[in-house]
Amino acid sequence: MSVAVADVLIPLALDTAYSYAVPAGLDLAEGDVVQIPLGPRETVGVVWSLREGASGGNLRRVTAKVAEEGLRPPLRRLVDWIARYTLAPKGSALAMALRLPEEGTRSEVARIGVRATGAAPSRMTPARAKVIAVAADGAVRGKRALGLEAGVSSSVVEGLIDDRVLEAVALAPERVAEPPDPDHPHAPLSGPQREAADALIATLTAPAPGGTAGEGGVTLLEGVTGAGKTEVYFEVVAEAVRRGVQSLVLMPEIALTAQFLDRFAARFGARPAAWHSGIGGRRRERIRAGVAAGEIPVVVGARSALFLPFRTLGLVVVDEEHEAAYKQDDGVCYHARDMAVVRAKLENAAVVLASATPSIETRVNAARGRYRRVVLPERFGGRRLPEIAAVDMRREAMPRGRYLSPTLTAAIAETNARGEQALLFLNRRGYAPLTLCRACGHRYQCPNCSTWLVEHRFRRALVCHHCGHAERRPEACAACGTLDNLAACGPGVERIAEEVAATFPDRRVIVLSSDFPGGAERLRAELQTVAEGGCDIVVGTQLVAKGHNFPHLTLVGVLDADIGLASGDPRAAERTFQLLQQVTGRAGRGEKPGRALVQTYQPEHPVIAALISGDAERFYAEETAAREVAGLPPFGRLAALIVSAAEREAAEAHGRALAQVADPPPGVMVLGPAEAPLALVRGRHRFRLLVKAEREVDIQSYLRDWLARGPKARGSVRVGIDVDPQSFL
DNA sequence: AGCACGCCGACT
DNA sequence: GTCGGCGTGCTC
Repeated sequence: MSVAVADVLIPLALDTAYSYAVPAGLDLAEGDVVQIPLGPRETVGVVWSLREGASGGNLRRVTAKVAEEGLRPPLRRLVDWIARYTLAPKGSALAMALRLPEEGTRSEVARIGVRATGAAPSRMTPARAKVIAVAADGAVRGKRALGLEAGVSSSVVEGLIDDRVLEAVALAPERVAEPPDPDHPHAPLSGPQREAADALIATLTAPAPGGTAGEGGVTLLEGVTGAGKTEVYFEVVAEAVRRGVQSLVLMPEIALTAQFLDRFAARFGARPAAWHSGIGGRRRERIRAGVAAGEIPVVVGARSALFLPFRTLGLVVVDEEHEAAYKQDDGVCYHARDMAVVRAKLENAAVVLASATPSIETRVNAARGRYRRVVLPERFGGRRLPEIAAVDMRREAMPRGRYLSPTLTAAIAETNARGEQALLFLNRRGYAPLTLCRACGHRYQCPNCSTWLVEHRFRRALVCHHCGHAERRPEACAACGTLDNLAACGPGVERIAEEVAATFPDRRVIVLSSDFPGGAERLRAELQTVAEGGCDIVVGTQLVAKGHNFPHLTLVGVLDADIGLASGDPRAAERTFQLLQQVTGRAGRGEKPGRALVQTYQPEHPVIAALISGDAERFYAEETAAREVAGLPPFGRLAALIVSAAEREAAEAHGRALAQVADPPPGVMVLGPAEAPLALVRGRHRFRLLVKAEREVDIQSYLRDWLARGPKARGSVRVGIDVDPQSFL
């Protein structure tokens, strides 16, 4: 006697599928969503495999099949792949793709529509006449919509339904997205844009009608800020729509704004389905269902959109490919850009990675021929890139406690005199990054972290930017009690704003940073004000580096280009270069040409030199070479795994490939496929490690440090995700 | 995830 | 003495 057995993967932190007996008469297929008993409760899972088991045994039985479409094979393979690659339990990876119907997803409240029957009402009133006049065309309208259109309350409509003048009909569920029209009238592309779009279209794997199919793969679309990359990939999306395959456009959550959706609507005549953390409940389910049914041709979404159940995914665009926001580092750690590449490969879809400042790893992949590369070398509409010049701070006469050089001050004055805006960029929130007592030298430090407390003068507080700890700015020194003798050391944006106000008392100044008082709503209004030219000088942090377009902005002043260059992060140079290139690139995107002045104490530093000369190619080549010299791979490939012999056996039982390095911390092993992220096993505990640095030596010292503090002190730790997935495909 | 079991500190 | 904190293990 044999019996049908389903191995069901449950969306919990479980690494193996559980076996259930399939009751006779229940027709199951792999990928089906099923309800199953688990301990004392019922839950859902996905049939991962089906097999014949020996003699009934004592397996519990599958309760029922859930009336939802099953997971298609590519998505199941993605789940397996991600679990293996990130060392997350398979069930956790599945949870990302399954996102259970939220609580209270009342089985789709059927919307009711009404239509005129042609019958005459038993009584006529002015309100009824209005409704009947509107409904006379015989079209189906929503109850509410009909009342609204006729300018009467819905009770009139109800009355007419009772009177058989209107009949109720079931209405198709509300659309979450209007169908995009690939041929909606739009501004033509420039010559270089057209060429780039054609090159990308040639990679689409879905064949053109009567034409040939491309071979897919990954293409880097690189273009300076303002080159019009978005229009280019919109064109590729349009072609995918024409060919009847679905497209996914991934963006960092913050870039997924109404402004962007409007841009999409301007090109396609309809807003796309938008998927991000703010989309909840019913809408979420609709989008899932629409995507699964193939009715939604284009989704624009943040990270998690990667796990939507596309039916025929033909194109994935990853906008702002270099953005760190693509890294998920809680739960299952992954890099959405890399997982997009993996998913596309599994779905045989083409990938476009778009960026003005591509990450090193993507450049390396392009240079090695693993990715294709398409470049838009110039700004759209003949606009020039801003001229960038260094301000050598060693030669500027700087009064104490001042941060605007005479050169920059003069440039601001000229710019404003022409009626144009200036942006002063300093990537430091608050008033001063360090506060100390003049009498005793006491430095205010965070009680939780090892960081200095940052003075926020506006809030009259000392704040830790690491953990959020805040305390009132003291009147007397906490250590020696001296009154009113605190010194603010170094500048933050608030202090710069103060200096600007003193130097240019008649100018309108706006300070923009993520802790903007009044929250996101007011911040948006403020950005709008800047865009409309309602201020003369903007002082901002990294927040102003991207997003909103400021057409009146013609001068960007970088107050301290050296911030960030000295940090121990192996990506420091790359990050700083990208940030400065973005910020300076904000100048001159409107009618008038722009320029940027970069205050620095080390104008010969490769990052600064590359920024000034505009020679990004050289910088990246040097940076890649420098990493090789330092023993750092061009991207975060972990070269070795730490293993303790005592645990090796158990690890191998898990089927993990292991390698050993010298001098492992005692009692510790790290396991995972060679070169993949690491999971730390200590005793019976399993931890994941976040290792920012990408060198073996750093991982080891980090491990030791972490172990010294112990799991109690530290909670859980995770391994980085800067690993190249291509080597595992 | 939920739930049970067990071990330690701090209280009516 | 107990109550309950969470650390740990288990669910086919």
